[in-house]
Amino acid sequence: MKLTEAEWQIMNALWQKHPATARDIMDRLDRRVNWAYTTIKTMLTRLVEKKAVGEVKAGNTSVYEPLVSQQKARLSAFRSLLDQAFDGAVGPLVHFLAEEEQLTAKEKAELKKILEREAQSKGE
Amino acid sequence: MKLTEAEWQIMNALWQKHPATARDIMDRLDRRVNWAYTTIKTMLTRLVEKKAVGEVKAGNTSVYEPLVSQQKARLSAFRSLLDQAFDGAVGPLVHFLAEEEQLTAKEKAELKKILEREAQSKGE
DNA sequence: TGTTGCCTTCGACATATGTAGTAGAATGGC
DNA sequence: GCCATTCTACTACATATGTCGAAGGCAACA
Repeated sequence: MKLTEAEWQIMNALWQKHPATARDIMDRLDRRVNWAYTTIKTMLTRLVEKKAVGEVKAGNTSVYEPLVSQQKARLSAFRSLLDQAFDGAVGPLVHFLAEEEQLTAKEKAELKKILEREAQSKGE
Repeated sequence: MKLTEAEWQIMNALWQKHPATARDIMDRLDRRVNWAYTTIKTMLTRLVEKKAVGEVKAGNTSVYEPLVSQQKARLSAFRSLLDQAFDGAVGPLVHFLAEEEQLTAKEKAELKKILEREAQSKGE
């Protein structure tokens, strides 16, 4: 379930709240995105073909629903990144994260906090 | 500096050892990749156009050199993933990692350790 | 019932991406 | 010098992606 950049935009809006019409999605799209209504319809059609989104008619209007969970899509994208850019392993990614100056101190702190909380709640 | 999937393959081989000729790269490409020599040349030409790779002639043969570091390319890919699939923040990604159990307890521990070391050495 | 306004379906088109074949130049033997 | 090998530079082409515009259907309203 590989999504393209444009498709992610649509899916993000759809996951936010659904079912949704093309118009709903248009309104909820990221500010930076400014597509014509038909562009959104085209993306939706392609997503339906891909089985990433379900479509049902309500009167003359299509109502859409994600068929792929955000979690699943994220996993797939994450795996791709790992395979492509980090030798397919989490290790290199972890190193990268830790060493990368681009991660702000705040992000690092957040990372640590979450890891600690996780460790506790799962008794690891 | 956005690389396509095929370009990542080439860059990965080039980062491994460089400078390198197209032939060198061909030999070092991932087993799964099985491109014709000219396909590799095409990718290299495009990477040179993009300024991701430098090209110098040695006799009648081109020798290539990465102009973009692996670190930089990784950062760019990582940021793209974050923006596209994780609301642009590290938090959601970490949550995802923790919940998807993509990180083993060992990896989590390693990540924490690294973050702590970083924090100390930099007085953050 | 003609006018609006929103929806839908189709078709279109430029650019990006993946993958390679061909033809001609340069090189290293023999 | 001539041949086989190896490069390079071009060209090509299918499919994927990003972005619509046009034309026609239906519903509400003046």
